[in-house]
Amino acid sequence: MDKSAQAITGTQAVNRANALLVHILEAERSPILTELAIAHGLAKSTTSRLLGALERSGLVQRDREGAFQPGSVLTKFARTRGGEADLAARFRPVLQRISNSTGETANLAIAGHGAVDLIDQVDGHYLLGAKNWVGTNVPLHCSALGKVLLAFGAATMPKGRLARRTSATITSKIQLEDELTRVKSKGFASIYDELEEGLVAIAVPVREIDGTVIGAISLSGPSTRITRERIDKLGALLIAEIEAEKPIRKKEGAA
Amino acid sequence: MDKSAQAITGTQAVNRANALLVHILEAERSPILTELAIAHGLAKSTTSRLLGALERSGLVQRDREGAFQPGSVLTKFARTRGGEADLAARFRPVLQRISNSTGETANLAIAGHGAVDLIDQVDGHYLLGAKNWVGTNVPLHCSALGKVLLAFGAATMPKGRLARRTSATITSKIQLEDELTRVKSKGFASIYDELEEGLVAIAVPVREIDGTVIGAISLSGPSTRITRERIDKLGALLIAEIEAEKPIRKKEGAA
DNA sequence: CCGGAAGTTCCATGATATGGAACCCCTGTT
DNA sequence: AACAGGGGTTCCATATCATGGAACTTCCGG
Repeated sequence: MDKSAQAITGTQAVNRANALLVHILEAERSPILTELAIAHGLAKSTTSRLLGALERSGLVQRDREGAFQPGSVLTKFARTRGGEADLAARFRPVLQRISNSTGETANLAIAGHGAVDLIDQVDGHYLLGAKNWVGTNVPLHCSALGKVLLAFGAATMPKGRLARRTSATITSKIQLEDELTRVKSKGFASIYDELEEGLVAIAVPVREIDGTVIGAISLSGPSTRITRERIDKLGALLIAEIEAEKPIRKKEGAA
Repeated sequence: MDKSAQAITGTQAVNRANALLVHILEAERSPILTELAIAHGLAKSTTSRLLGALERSGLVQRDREGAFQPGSVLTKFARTRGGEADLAARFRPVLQRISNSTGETANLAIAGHGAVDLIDQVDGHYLLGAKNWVGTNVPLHCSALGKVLLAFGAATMPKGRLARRTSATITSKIQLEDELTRVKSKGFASIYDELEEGLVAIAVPVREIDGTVIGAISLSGPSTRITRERIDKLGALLIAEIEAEKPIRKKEGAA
């Protein structure tokens, strides 16, 4: 098969092996050899050899039926460095800085099962507002974190009705979509009384190097301190803090 | 003929690329190209090409200094399928079956930071004993789960003294080593009054396909119900239940 | 402005991956 | 029991593809 794109040469075998590996990593069901061979247009013999190599390095393994799944090297990596704990560790300093410079509570969250999953928190120095949310589940549609996760595609629109938590809660999906569009264009989300009377929160996305949004960081406090006029400035502050943390940038190469 | 060590031909490039990938996954610090080239005895040009291929498939990426780290495909895998949540989902049915057939509480745990990390629980149908342990940290040396994790190398021997929780707690490391040897030979661990007076627990290892122990599953209840004579039988039951949890494959219509 | 270290691209060369065919399982069918 | 058939591995001649030295580019630090 000839590729119209400038087929980078000198790595055919590696490219194929990588494609197989990615396939196995992303597949719902563990694929078997023949399946992979057909999907990638490879000879069975070639596929067998490549998979054998991947298996020898521990990148893939076979279940007892011979189907391929991620190997021990990868599952170990996932358990020890890829997971939530790692994310929390990486963004602890950001939460800390946000909390320090504003005095309010900062949270880190990821998309949970139809809800926001709080995984870390740094309390502010005020007494009011110091509830610990970690471990609790917050609705997607009426939290700043949830709006960010929804707006940037890290969470999917909840099924069913949107629960009314206060008179300010957005309960119409149309309106919510509008709100998400605003969130996307501004780069941050906020809630004002929408989750609880008197509670204000502002959240910004946490991105992977490739730009994928994988979580969100929020700042929250009482509306007596966080007035509507401050929201934009605080949103900008959050964005700046996250930018500052990003130690990594994708190399700009040819498309 | 025996070609055990290497000598498997036809995959040189793939082997090298895999080795680089594994290196990057397991390295503490993100290695740079030259480092990798030297470590693997490869020409810079070759290394550059191989890493380029890995990068193109999203298996590795570079930070702003050009050092290599796991790519988005892998971090995404780690977040969505490699972590605790996945483990809990996979073994939920086992806990359920154990709980159903015995009426007692079943738990799933992994090795935490110097302690046992409870990540899932299914309560039994008795009223006595239904405390929810999820999220709490239990000592390694005086829990059945901890003994399993220690015995099978999923956790490392705690530093410092072994806290005495009851008069039955093993507080000598020598005695604990003996106990771990027994655990390994029997295939399961148990505690009787060692963590709390009247509390009995039995635990078995949860294994990766390659045999690595990554967690443990336990059954626990009061000594009034779980008598010493029943322990061996319950241990065997737990082992059988885990064994039964083999991978299942279903076919689906192609395309 | 220079020296040096890190990284990428180029290219002739032959070592190395390729895929068809043969072969070896299993499992279900007659 | 013999057979058909699907899945997987091994073998091997072939030429494609990976290889590494050298040349070239940045990017620092002095």
